[in-house]
Amino acid sequence: MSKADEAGEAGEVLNEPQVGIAGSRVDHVYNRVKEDIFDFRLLPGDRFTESQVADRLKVSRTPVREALYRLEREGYVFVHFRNGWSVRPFDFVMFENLYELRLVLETAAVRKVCDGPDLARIEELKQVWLVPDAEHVSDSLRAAELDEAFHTTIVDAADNPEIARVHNDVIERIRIIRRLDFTQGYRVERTYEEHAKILQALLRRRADAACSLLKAHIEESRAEVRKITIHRLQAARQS
Amino acid sequence: MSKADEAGEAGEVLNEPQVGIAGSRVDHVYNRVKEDIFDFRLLPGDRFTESQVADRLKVSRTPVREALYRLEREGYVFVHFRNGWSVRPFDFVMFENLYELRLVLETAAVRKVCDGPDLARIEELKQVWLVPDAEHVSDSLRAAELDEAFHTTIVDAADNPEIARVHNDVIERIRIIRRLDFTQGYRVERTYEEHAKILQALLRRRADAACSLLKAHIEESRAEVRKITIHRLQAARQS
DNA sequence: GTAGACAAACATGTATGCAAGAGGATGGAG
DNA sequence: CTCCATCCTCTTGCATACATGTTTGTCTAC
Repeated sequence: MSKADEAGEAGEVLNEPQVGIAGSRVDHVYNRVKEDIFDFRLLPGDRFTESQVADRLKVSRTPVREALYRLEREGYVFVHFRNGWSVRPFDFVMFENLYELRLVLETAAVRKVCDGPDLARIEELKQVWLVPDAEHVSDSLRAAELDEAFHTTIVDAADNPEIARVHNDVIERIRIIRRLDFTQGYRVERTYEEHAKILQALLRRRADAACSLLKAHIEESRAEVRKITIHRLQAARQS
Repeated sequence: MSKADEAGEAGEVLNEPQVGIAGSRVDHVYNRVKEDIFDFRLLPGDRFTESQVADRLKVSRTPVREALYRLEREGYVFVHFRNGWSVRPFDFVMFENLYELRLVLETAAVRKVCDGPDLARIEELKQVWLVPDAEHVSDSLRAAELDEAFHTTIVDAADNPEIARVHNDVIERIRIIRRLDFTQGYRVERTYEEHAKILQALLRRRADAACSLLKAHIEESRAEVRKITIHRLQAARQS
């Protein structure tokens, strides 16, 4: 997250704690490696060692190991017993399954929200999604954030932190391909339309309608993402 | 050769590897601490240090740290910055939420199985659950395992490893209170009846009926477990 | 040229040493 | 007695040293 501190002092011999305000070294390594995976600096299937990461990030192997085991638990890398690490290969079946899980969670949330008494947290979404086309966000990265926020807000409104946590993990894991969709900008306008329809169904407490729309929305997004991912991955392999 | 010779000749008892056949020390520590939590040798809210665990299990702090951070990610313990560790306090709201999440996942699995073409993996359940009362398992721990297997098998039959993994995590996290239910033996017979009914609905592909039965089954189990847990926890606190 | 033995390089797993910070104990001032 | 500053202990965070096992390249026998 903090790219500034890498350019700092270089040459202390012994321990250089100096951590100060920044987060722990483990967090730093975790974020950096994750970014490397998401930005395709580490390609699916690539092998690497703890020492390589430690040298590059100027820390010892100890925090590197903790960060890598965390990433392993989250499904981003594999550890090979006494034989290095590797980035988890792209597994489209896994992404299909994650999309299905996501749909299950969001559908459950929609039904719970429609049955529940409080639409207050849903009302806030109107300010973003029920507006004229002219006011749509043009920055595609910002649009991707808004898209995630839409789905996350619905799940949060269902008022179950455990479901929200799992949903967050799923969203995070498919972000590696979702971001490609939005950086291309293909589906930004469609997303606005579909979200608006879902929102209207939600506000009218039409659970069945909202679920059907949600399902179609996620299915289309998934199909689009898959196409783009294959294309992008080939490009990354060639360079 | 050089380093080994020097260390050996000096005769100090430095490292004592001796790991032999057993798994890694991290796994060992992980399992032991988790058992301590599940068996209430470590009570919710108890504080402890890495050194205490390391001394007791005769290992160094390094594998202890990795095991504890793993338990922390899984939600069993808290780490207090430079100030020790503690067992996560009992949070009944969290358990309610986990039961709800579990119901969402299992319901989705039931619907997918009913819609799908393959009931083969469900058929196997008949051998356990559609038998006369006389043949029911009397060992309560074994009964608890069978109960978990019933639910897990249904989710597995839905053929989505990501959903299965999350479901597994949820089952594991609520096992700490579920086991109390079965060791008391209160609900063993009821469980047989309810599972048999759910199974029959499943085999007839009556998704709605199966889901209602499943919901009632889980709700009853949850309510019973909650009562017993409070009671048991008070007993553990007094001793 | 090929197969097998063997050793060196290298990877992770584990133990240990050191530094910084959190929190309680202590002691003096009011 | 109470309050506050200070110190000291204890605990984690990180770096480093060492042990063990895997891979790989080479040398030799055939």
